[in-house]
Amino acid sequence: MEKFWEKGFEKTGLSELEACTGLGRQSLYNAFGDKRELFEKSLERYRKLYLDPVIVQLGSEGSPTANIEAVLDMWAAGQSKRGCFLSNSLAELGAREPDLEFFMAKILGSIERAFRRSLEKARDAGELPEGRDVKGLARLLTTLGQGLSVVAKVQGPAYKRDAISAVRALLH
Amino acid sequence: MEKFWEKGFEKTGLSELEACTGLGRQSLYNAFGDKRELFEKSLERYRKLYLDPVIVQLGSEGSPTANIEAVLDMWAAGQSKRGCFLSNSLAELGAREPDLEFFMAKILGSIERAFRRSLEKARDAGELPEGRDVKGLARLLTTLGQGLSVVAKVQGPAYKRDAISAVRALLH
DNA sequence: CTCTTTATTGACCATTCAGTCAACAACAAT
DNA sequence: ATTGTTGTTGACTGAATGGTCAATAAAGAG
Repeated sequence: MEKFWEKGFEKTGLSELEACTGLGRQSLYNAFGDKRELFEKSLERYRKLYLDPVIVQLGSEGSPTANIEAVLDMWAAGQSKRGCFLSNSLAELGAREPDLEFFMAKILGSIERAFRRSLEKARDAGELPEGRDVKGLARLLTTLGQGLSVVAKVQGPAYKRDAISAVRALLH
Repeated sequence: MEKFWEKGFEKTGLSELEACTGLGRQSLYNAFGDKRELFEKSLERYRKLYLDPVIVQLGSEGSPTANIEAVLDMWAAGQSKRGCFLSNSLAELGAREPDLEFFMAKILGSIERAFRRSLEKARDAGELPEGRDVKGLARLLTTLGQGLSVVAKVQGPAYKRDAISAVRALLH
C-alpha cells in the first residue's frame, strides 16, 4: 500500500512491490492476482485504515457538529506531501479503469453519506444555522477533503488550516 | 498538452507525443528539450488557456462578488472526466519533481491571490458579510477548485453544483 | 551553383515493464 | 519412505519505455 500511495499505480514497479512485501514475483500473483487487483486491495486497505476512522468519528455519540469539527481538525493536522491515497488514485486513474472507478466512487459516496448523516443530526438538533442545505454541505466537505489533499502537495499546513477555518463558518 | 492532460505524465509515451504533434522524435527534443520540459510547457499552455481566464474574470470590472460567482459557475459547468490539468499533475507528481512543484505552486498561488483581491474588494465594498476571513476564504475557494476536479472524475455535474451552491452561502 | 547551417527522419540503444514458466523446496498424508 | 500438493524461486519473454545518433533533406547565404 505504502508504495502505491506515494508513487501511484503506474510508477510503482513489480520489482518494488517484491522488495517491500518480501514476496517473490509468483507469490504476489498467487496471493493477489495481477497488479491492478493488488492496487485495488491496497486501496481497500487504505480505506480501512484511514477513511473508516473518519466515518466512525462522524457517527460517534455526542454533538454531530463537534464530530464534523473533529474530522476537520484531523484533516488540518494530517500529513501532507503524500496526499490522500484515494484522491491520488482518482486523479491518476480517473475514469480510465472502470472497476476501480466504481470502487473509488463507492468510497467517496460513503464519506459523503457519513457527513450527510451528521449534518442531518445537527440540523435536527438545531446545531446548524437555518437554511443550510445538508446535501450540498456534505458534498462540499467531501470535495474539500479531496482538494486539501491536492493542494497540500505544494502548500504548508497553514494553508490547510486557513481553508478549513473558513469552511467552519458554515457550521456555526 | 491534450495527451498529458488526459493521460498524465507517466502514461503518455513519446510515440504518442510524436503522433499528436506530427513532429518526429528528434524535432521534439530540439524544440522542447526532454519529456519533463515538454510537460512543463504543456502545463504553461494550460495555464494560459484555462487558468488565466479565471484570473481575468476575477479582476474584471463590476461587483467582485459577482465575479467570484461567475467563476463558480464556470467550475460548475466545466467538463468533468478529464479534471483540471493542474490538479491532475499535482496529484501525480506532487513533491517528486522539485522544479515542477515550484511551478505548480506558483500557479496555485496566483489563483489564490486573484480570489483574495476580489474578496478584499468585496469586503471593502460591503458586499461580504461581517467577520469573514478573506485569506481563509481565498484558500478555501482555491482548494475547492482542486477538489472539484478530483471528485468530478467519478461524480456527475449535479455533485459539483451542490458543493458549489453550498459554498456560496459564505459570500452572501 | 555551392557551401553551411538547420531540421527531419527512422533506425537504434539500454533499460524497464508486467507477466509467465518450469524447476525446485516445504509440507502433509498415507 | 513415497506420494501429492502447495508455495517459492529466479530466469526468461515480448513489448514498450525515454533518449540518442548518424544519415538525409531543406533552406539560407555568398
